[in-house]
Amino acid sequence: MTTQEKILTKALQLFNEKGIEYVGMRELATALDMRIGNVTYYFPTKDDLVSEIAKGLSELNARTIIQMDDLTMESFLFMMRKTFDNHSRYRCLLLSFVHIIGQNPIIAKNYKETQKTRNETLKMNLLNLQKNKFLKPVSDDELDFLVSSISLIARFWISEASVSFREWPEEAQKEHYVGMIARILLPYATAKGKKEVEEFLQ
Amino acid sequence: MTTQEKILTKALQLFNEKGIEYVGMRELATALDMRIGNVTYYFPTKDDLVSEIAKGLSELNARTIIQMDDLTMESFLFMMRKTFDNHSRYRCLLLSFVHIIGQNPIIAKNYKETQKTRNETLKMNLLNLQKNKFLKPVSDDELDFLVSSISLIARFWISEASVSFREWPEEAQKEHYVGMIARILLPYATAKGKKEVEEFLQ
DNA sequence: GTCTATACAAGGATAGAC
DNA sequence: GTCTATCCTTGTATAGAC
Repeated sequence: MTTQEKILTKALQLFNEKGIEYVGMRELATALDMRIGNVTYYFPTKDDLVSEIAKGLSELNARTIIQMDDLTMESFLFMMRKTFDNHSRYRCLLLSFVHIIGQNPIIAKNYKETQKTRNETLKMNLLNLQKNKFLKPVSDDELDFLVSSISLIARFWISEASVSFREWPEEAQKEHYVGMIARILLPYATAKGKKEVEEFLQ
Repeated sequence: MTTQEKILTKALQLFNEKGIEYVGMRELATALDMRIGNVTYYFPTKDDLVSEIAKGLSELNARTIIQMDDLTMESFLFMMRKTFDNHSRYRCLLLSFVHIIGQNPIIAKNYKETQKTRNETLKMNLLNLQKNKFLKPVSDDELDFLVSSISLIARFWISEASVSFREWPEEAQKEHYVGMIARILLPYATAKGKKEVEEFLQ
C-alpha cells in the first residue's frame, strides 16, 4: 500500500466516523503516525483529499449503475440496493456534498454531470422495465416524475436516516428506503411487475 | 428593533446568502457595525445563534402545517407550498441541518420531536383527505409510505435544488417539488381528487 | 445592561530544511 | 519523500470601560 493509499483509506474511515468537517488534517496525520506536512505533500488541500475520495465513489457507482436490456423488476431493485451499499461506504460524502458543492465549483461541475448521466441511465432502465412488461406504458411526464423522485430518494436517504433513524441497524435503513422506491413504482407496474415488487417488499 | 433582533435578522440574511459555516462571527459583527464581543454577549456561541434561528423556523412551520378537518386536495397542496416558502426563508438551516444535528444533541432532540409531530399532522391530513373523498381508501402500509415519501421530499427539496437546479428561479424549483408530491398522491386519488391534482399541476 | 479590546486554541495552508 | 516552523483565520472566553 502506497503512502497515498494509506492516507486515503484512513481519511475515508475517519470522515465516515466523525464527518468530514470534524476531522482535522492534524488529527488525520496523527492517526497515520505521520506529520501534517507529509499529508499535505500528497494532498495539498483538504479539498484535494475529498475530491479524490469523491472520485472513488463515482467510479464505484459507475460500476454499479449500468444500463441493462434484460432488466427485471427484481434486478432493478437489487441494483438500487447495491447503490445504497456504495453510499454507505462513502457516507461522509453523501452527508456533506451539499456544502462541498456549495464551496467547490470543480467538484460541483463534476457532480452535476455525473448526476445527469446517472439519471439518463435510470430513465433507460425504466424504459427497459417497460419494454420487458414490468411497467405499464407511462407518459413522458410520468417517466420524468419516476426518475426525479427515485433519484431524490437515492441521493438523500442516508441524510434522513442519519437524523431520523440513527438508532436503526443500517440494513433496516436501506430496506426502508429501497422499499420506498419499490412503492413509488408499484402503481405503474404491470401484474407481473407488481408480483416481483411485492415479493421484494416481504 | 432590539440589538438581539438586529443580530438575528442580519445573521439569517448572511447565513442564507453564504451558508452558516461560511459566515464567521467577526464577519457578522462587521456587517452589523459592531464588535465581536457584543455579538457573543447576546449569543455566547454560534450554536446559540443557530438554535434561536431554528426556533424561528419551527414556530413558523407550526403556524403553517396544521390539521384541517375540511381539507381538500387543493388546500393540502397549497399548505405544502406554503411550507416550501418557509423553507426558503430559512434555507441556510435546511441546507445545514444534517451537520448541525450531527454535532448538537440539543438541536437534534428538538428536531426529531418536531419531525415526529409534523409527520403525525401529515398523516391526519391524509386521513382527512380520505374522509373527504379525495383519496381512495389506503392500507396502513400505503399511508406510511405516503407520509415518509412526502416528508422526505419536503425535507430535502431545497438541498437537491441548491445543487441540481441552482440556475432555476426559486418559484420553478418549488413548483417542481410540490408537483412531485402531487404526483405521489395521484395514483391514490379518487376521481374528484385526481381532478384537483391535475388542475394544480397545470 | 451594553459594548470594546484582547487573548487563546484549533484548523487549513505554505515555505523550506533535510 | 518526510518533517519542522510559521501564518492566517475562526470560534470562544474573559477582563473591564461606560
